[in-house]
Amino acid sequence: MQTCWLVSGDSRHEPIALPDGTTVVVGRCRLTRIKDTRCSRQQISVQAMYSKRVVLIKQLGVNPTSIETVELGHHGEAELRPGQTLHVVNASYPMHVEFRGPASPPPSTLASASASASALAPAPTTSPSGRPSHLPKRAWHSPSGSDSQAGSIRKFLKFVGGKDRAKDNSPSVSPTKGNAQKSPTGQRGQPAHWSQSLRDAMDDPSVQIFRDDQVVVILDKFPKARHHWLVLPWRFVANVGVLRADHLPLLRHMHDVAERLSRQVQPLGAATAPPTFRLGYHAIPSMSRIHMHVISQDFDSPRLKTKKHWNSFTTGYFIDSEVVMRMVEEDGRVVIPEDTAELLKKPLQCHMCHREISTIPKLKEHLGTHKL
DNA sequence: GTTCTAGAAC
DNA sequence: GTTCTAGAAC
Repeated sequence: MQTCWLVSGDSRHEPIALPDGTTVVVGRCRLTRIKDTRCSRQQISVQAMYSKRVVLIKQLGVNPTSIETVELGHHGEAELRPGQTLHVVNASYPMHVEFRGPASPPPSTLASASASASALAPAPTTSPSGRPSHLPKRAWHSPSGSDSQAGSIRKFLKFVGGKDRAKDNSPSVSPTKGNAQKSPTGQRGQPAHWSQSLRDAMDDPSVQIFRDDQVVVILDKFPKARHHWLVLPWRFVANVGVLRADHLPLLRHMHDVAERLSRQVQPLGAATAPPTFRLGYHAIPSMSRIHMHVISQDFDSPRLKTKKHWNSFTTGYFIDSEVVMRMVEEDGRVVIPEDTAELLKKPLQCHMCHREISTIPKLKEHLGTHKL
């Protein structure tokens, strides 16, 4: 399948998906992570034309957008080609366009489902492979001016049986509309508590990387590693504590989907190994309804800030999916030890070499030495 | 879950 | 003085 991506020249943001013929509006928004007020929230519109392998850029904002050194002018348009540098505003925020892969139909329903994830997972700029590796955005809600982006990502999703289930979500809702109606208030018109927000996120197509009739996989809103996703079943299951034997088929399916998706992630560069992942559950989760974390073990993320974050993924607080399944299989349930909450307060320890490290910044520096 | 910030640690 | 953490508030 051919894909097109708007890639940051300074690694400011993750690649932005540009579906064929679809206008995507970006500027000072979460997609680009540009906070500079000289940049309009809707600075440029971007439209990829796959047949010509060019991207049409239109300057919507007042301050200058340029391709190479040529300014487009207010409401001016120009074509951006692979190899050229686009500066979003005032000769800053370089981006370029990457077309990847020839069009190829998915070989099976399973592969089709996986293809949807890979379509949303482009390689970073450093990858010469041109194959998927990074994910496009982390917002739970469409940023300003990016409705077309949400729609375009929906188009990228091909679902089992070839049906666009993003528009016809049999287990729950019509995604975009559903969000508008539910957020930010709950059923009784009261503000929804933060711990309930996963339910809304499940229906947000802009963060979905996979869905089928049993589960949906979404980008974690505050990723603690380069790749951090949540696998959520449509069927309501409160937490690991309520799991019983009849949940086993679902748990296995969640595990299988997570494994399949994580295997598709490509290495950062040609010389590096593909990322390793852990699949598992927080013993005492903050967020309502069961969710499996799928997290790459680089822990390279500005969102990883506290001892609690670290220990929740590197101590017994994080229970591997396989362990959960085995406990349910053998003991009929998952038993959480009484002192589990205390694990979050443990001294910081490198998950690779087990060295104790005094502060989070030093830990992050140390992680760099492991070349994860 | 995050953000904010007082005060501890350096 | 600055950095960093932990707990309150949301």
